[in-house]
Amino acid sequence: MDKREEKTINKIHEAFVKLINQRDYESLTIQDILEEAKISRSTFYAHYKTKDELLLKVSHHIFEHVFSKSLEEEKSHDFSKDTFYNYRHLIEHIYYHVLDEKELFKGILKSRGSEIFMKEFRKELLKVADSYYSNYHYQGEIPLELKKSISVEEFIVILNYWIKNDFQESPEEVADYFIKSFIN
Amino acid sequence: MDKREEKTINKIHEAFVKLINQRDYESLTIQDILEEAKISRSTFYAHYKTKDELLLKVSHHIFEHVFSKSLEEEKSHDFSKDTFYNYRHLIEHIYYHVLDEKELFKGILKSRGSEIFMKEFRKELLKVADSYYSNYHYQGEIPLELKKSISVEEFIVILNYWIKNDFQESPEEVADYFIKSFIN
DNA sequence: TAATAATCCTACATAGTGTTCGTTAACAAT
DNA sequence: ATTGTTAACGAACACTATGTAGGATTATTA
Repeated sequence: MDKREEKTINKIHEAFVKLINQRDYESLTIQDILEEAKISRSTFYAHYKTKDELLLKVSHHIFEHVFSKSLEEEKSHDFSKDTFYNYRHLIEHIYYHVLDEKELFKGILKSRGSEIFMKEFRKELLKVADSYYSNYHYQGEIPLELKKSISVEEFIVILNYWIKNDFQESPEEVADYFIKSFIN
Repeated sequence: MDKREEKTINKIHEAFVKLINQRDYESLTIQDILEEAKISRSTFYAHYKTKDELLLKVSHHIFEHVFSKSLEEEKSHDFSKDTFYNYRHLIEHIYYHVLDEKELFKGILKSRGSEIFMKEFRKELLKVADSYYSNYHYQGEIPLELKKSISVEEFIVILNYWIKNDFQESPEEVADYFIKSFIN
């Protein structure tokens, strides 16, 4: 990739991340991003069709860090034994990576108009839930699909609680909350 | 209230509800509402400062129907006995009222930019959770505040599942899902 | 019927979007 | 070092939506 291209994309991403911690995604204009990144209008449109496309790309970039690694690591483990133990650690792992990007998650989750981010986030979390249920034979009274969605939302509510508490708890503690609300 | 005023407010509400079932709240413009409701620009602004204010008022109007009645009814019951039984019925009651407004809930919950609605909806559901825990002595391992938020989100996930299934289940069945994921 | 007040219509300023195109400057490859 | 390529710039433009203002018109109330 051309050095100039790389530079502009970085500039745009950095400006975006900075601004999302100051105002809502919704109220953020492309105009604002241009000024913050100090690039020209046509340059932006050379890389992104819309503001949403930018958010989507930034989201994927974050999720690569938060999910890909953890899922790969856990795949090498023997999931058939100690299913629960491993799942707990996977969840903890993810919360741990979220902590690395805490400012961004804080900014986006509080923000209006972040449905694109949340939709992708849910997709990734659903993959995690899938990986659990592909090893654990589920026979609860609620449909499996619903059970999975519930666990995804539980992860998110706990994350919101964590953010609200300004990340006072450790990843272990919040993973504990998750597991307790998950089994109980 | 002046008859004319009442008429315009109805026209606006009706147009809004109709449009929200066709496109996302976010992409909906005031312009669109004016055309659909067949009113003039200045008339709209005589009643609402912004599109968000309109959504807020429409939301409150719906919640009056969905919540107020059910909460009042349940208040007259003796909550100290059969706490669980009563709670189950309260939840069922709410799902039942949601069914009355199914098209609107479907439209809004699927819609982008509906955070205002969801925020208010969560507030109302939290009141319901509060009413439960004010009678039931909670002593779980998760903080009570978090436990309440989890139950609110559970209600919403189940609602989304219900919508996705085009309301095939009965309110009894979905209330059952809620209770099962709530205690389990 | 007269006073009141809501609606309408037109116009306007403002702000953001998305596109175009000629110019300038940085880069990669030889 | 030179040259062809291509990204970034910047200015201009059409377009769409917001929000405001004022006077004319019409419906309501008393």
